[in-house]
Amino acid sequence: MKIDDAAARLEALGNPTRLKIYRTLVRAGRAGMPVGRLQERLKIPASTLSHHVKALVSVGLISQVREGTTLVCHAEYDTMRGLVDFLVAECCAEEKQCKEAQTAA
Amino acid sequence: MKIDDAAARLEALGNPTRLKIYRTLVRAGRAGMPVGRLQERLKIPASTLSHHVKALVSVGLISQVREGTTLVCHAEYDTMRGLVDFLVAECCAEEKQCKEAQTAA
DNA sequence: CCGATTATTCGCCAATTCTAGAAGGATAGG
DNA sequence: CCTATCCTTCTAGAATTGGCGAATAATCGG
Repeated sequence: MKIDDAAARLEALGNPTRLKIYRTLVRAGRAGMPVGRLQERLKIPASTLSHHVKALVSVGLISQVREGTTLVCHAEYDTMRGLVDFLVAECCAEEKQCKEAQTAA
Repeated sequence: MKIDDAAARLEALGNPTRLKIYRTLVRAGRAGMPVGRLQERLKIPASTLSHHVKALVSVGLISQVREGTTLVCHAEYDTMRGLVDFLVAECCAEEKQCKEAQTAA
């Protein structure tokens, strides 16, 4: 992953509201969750939520699939895995300080 | 790690300049690197650099130790490890999709 | 104490972000 | 076609962020 892509994804997750959205979607698992249900769960105005969801989609951390009138959001696990791998690689470059994490990379 | 702390750290890393600063410090290893050397490496005005370094220090991702007139910066590996652990935990909650990463947590 | 070196803080501006109400587009049922 | 539902886009204002020159602080050698 390029450093600018990593930065963009970190920035997307670096907002408490968006991080909560993402976490909720991860916990929803493969089934995903419609925007409307995210809204009742997180108590966020629709326009604000849509704004944040769009930001997460634009960096590839989540995706959306339409089902009738509802838009179901899914966490994109591969993207997150790539991001974690990037952090682990940065964290452990040259010096082997993050041994536990390194075994994962 | 609390979700707001994680968000603050992700936000700190979510700026290309700051991510480069952090990466440079990680690669400098335990010896760390003075602010001045970061400046020549990254070609950033001193005031801008100091601004970003302060942001990274404030969330605990790096620390500074004075040595005479120079301030040596060090990556705080434990903080990064905690952040990666948080992401892995979020990423793999409920569904076991991030198996490689999970083995690290 | 003085000057040199190193880094931070101040002040300012442009640009972006966050938030959210209001309006608009997409889809389905009747 | 009309209406309801669901979500996005538009619009706008407050707040924050990023960037950087200039001024200020901290430290050391002499």
